[in-house]
Amino acid sequence: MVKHLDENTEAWPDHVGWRLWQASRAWQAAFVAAMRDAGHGWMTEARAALLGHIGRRGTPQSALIDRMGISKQAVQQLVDGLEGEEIISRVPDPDDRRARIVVHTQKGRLALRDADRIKREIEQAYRARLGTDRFDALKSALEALALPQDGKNPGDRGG
Amino acid sequence: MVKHLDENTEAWPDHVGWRLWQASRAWQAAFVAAMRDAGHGWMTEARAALLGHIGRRGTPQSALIDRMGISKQAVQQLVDGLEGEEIISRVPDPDDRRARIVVHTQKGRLALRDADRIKREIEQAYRARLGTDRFDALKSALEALALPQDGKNPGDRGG
DNA sequence: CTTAATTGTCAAGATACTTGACTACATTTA
DNA sequence: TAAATGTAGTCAAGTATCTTGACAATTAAG
Repeated sequence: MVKHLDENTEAWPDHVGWRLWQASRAWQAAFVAAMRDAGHGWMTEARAALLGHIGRRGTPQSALIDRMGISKQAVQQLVDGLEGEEIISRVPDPDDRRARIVVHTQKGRLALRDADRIKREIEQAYRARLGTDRFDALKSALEALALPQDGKNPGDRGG
Repeated sequence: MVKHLDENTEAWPDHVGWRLWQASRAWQAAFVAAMRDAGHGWMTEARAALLGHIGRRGTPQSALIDRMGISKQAVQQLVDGLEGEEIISRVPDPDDRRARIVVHTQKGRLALRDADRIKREIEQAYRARLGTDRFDALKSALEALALPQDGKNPGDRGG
């Protein structure tokens, strides 16, 4: 099946970017599959990321844009989708008639509770797989990478 | 600008999946930008990943599918695009009239050389940012995660 | 009041995947 | 050799997640 392997072994990419991509995709697949099994078939990783940024009292859409580092239109599309699934809802901001505040619905809070549990389970599986030391080192390194460097937000341009 | 931050601080997602996604996106953006500056505006991370899997003597498309962990149709689309850019070309396999072997063109080899240099530069920047120990730990952890677990290839189904 | 900035929407498009249906060729088996 | 099964690749269509550009409504600053 893999008869050409010998002559191509040298070609395997082994840089951090590729590994990050692989790991990110694997995590995503595991999470979405577990959520689907828990009855939340509408969940995707992008949606999970957005949901995690919404506070208890709700969060203005503009704040989500600032935090997520993607364009406001991307945020809007995610919010549109989640609103359609009745996971969140948009309420007017009493202090600013332009703004809309994104809040969890009851269904959204239930989903979020399951999501948190599942994330913890996946993290524990990873910890078991890597060993505590290596897992903690992974987390530490990823957190350091997440710190703003030149920090350009792609959404800051258009308007 | 971020006036609701206080009440939402608790909501920041801080799990490994989200960090992986962030880091993967950042790496990708840095790589593609550097390649564009080097005159390879057609480059994307997905294309880079595929190119890295092609050996010196070429590699059958089916082997690329096995290695990349994505569907054969996704591989085909990437190959189609790269063939259109004249980065690679498909030649018939003399031993199997079904198969096609994907080989680099001259233009492809030049691009790959720049890509390798840029990847090394980005890795060194990361190493400088994280410190050697933490960077090596990151690499080690990601490699461990890349090892097949249940190893289901999503492309193995359809056909 | 005028100008500039912020907030959000609508429309369109690019990228990177997916599943499903199909053809052509190769391999195994009866 | 003929039938069944498996493998390599293609074509078509759809989904998820981003992008840029153009715009309207509102607020803030001069």
